[in-house]
Amino acid sequence: MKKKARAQTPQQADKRGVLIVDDHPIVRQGLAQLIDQEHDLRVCGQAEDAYEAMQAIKELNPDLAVVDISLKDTSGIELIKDIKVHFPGLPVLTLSMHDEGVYAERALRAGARGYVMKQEATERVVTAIRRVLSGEMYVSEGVAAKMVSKLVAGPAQTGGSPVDRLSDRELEVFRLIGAGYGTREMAEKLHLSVKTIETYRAHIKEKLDLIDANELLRTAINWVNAER
Amino acid sequence: MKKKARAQTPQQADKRGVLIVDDHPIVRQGLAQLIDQEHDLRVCGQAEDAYEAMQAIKELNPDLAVVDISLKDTSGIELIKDIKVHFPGLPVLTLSMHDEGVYAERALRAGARGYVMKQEATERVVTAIRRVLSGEMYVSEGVAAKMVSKLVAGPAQTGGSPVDRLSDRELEVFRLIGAGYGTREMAEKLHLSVKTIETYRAHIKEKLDLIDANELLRTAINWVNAER
DNA sequence: CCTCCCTATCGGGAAATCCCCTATACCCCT
DNA sequence: AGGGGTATAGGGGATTTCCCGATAGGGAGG
Repeated sequence: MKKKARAQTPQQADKRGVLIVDDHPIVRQGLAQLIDQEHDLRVCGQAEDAYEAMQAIKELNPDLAVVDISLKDTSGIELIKDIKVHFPGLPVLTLSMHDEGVYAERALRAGARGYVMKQEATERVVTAIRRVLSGEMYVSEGVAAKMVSKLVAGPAQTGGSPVDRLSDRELEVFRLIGAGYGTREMAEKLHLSVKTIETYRAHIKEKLDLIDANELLRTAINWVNAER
Repeated sequence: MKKKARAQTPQQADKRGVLIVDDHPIVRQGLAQLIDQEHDLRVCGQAEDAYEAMQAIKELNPDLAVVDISLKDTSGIELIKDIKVHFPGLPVLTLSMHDEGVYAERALRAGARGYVMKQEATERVVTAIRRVLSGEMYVSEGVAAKMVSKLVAGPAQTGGSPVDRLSDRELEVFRLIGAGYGTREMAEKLHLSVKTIETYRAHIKEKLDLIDANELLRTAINWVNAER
């Protein structure tokens, strides 16, 4: 039915071609106009899902892909990984409506060279595109700050899961937190002082670089849900 | 600093003026172009939050407002209610990225005369705008189907999810909890007292039959993850 | 119209938790 | 012998939770 993944404009060697991947037609439209009105850029194609995106890359050979994180089927992250495998030379700029650092981190780890949010001013987006095209990186300020502090905090980050750094006791508490236990409940269950549990919680937050009890709980829940 | 809520183009009596309310510049851009290229429509202003929106309505007197549900501060639902109170004659078309019926229902109950998703084709959006402008209603097909089936099933056993029993405000808070916001943060974001947020939390716990803050957070996280 | 219930909004105050610092007592390792 | 990580725990102030209202507006029902 759909005939989206195709060229927008005839070849123009003096402009860099951008492929837009987003499942919201309105966003595509906005981005397209934004890009096309620049003198050195042009939208060479659009795609609304991962499959179309891969097709479009193959056919249109863009200089850059702007990828929304939340697509319909395959998540944008998967698409980015795929692109990195099959077209390692193609730089990817991630577009997202989430301001949470989690997505930015994953996107960059997956191989994206930039991360901007839809909340940001349009000029920022164009700036980001240019940066990434010129081989640099671009990350939104707020997100960048979060990530930097994380990197500074944990220099010994080897690819392995940071949960591995927890001691046995700490891991046990971490699991219980994720399972919904409160501090006092854990103390009773483990026959420990509430204070001890609090210390464990503090250690866990430190090792996993979590800022408050809230994030600790969220992380624990996600961990438990993802098992292992 | 901001100078967003202002007229786009000089008065043109033969075109109907549309006000765009969305906190994503890119989306605004896309929508604006979409609307402006129609012969009988024009974008008379843009706003990125509820306050700007109300100002813009007052000053620009649009024929229609297109409102995104998820804004920065006050949710779109609140804005719609406000509009209905202060400008009862102004029709509102709701724009959303959620395909779940929960929001559609609430938006319409709040006074919106239409509901379209960002995933939809751009022509649909234009169609929706025209319909609403001409006094009719417009609801996306899928959403309409869900709502109809709900009506058919009868209000007796709408036990789909107890989340439906939450008030708009409560649901908003519930979402934020699931997104990782703390009480204090929510209070700031929504411009409410911490005490008010606490009350909402209490009501949510009551309605959803949750025992403590812990379980509330877990439930909210799961719900938000399942929503998307 | 009056009453009852729901919703939205806030406050007081006690109890529970969180958070930062400190402390002891093991181990293990060098 | 000393350093580092782990298990355990307390002190004390800062926040949050939780249970009590309380006010004001809007509908539903009588």
